[in-house]
Amino acid sequence: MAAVARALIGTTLLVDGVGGMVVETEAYDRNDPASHSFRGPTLRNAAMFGPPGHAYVYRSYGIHWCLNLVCGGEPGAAVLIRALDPAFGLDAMHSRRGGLPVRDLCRGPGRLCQALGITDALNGRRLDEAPFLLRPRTAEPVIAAGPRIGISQGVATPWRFGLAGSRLLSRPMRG
DNA sequence: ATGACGATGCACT
DNA sequence: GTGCATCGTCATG
Repeated sequence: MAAVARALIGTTLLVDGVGGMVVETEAYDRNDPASHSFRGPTLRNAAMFGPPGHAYVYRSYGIHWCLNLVCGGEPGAAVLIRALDPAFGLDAMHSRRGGLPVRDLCRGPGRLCQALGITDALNGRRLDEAPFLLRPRTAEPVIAAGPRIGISQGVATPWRFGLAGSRLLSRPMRG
């Protein structure tokens, strides 16, 4: 749901105390050909059809992990977390990802999962319990929207959201 | 049983 | 900008 994806920009996401402010998200739902839930429930996407407020973690390109937050309302809706502003646990992030510039630690869905230590072990887990911690935003951010990244269907749906002007996005915002 | 294809990231030109 | 690693998942036969 796009409203949830927007609402998550500016919130803070931590896993075992490591993380930062969410600066980029994408929305997916069941009526969306780009969504893993489009073809109905399967073993992989089961968490998307489970209760809201849980994590959906999937493997991307056989290599990376990606984190989604499952939404309420119609089943099969979730928000992909695409980038964070690294702020807490920078030592842990660097030990997992190497001595990169801070701005590169969480810029991209696979990168942020590596930096935060997110794997399929967290698939289906509640987001309101350890190791997760979600902290509400303290100010109303200016949000830019545009087409989602890396999909071949549903390209016209502008369900990518980012903190306007941020240099921490996985790619510059367009649209 | 098998093949096509990724909600990506990195190295390289 | 381009090429490609790498393997689970799903659709098809």
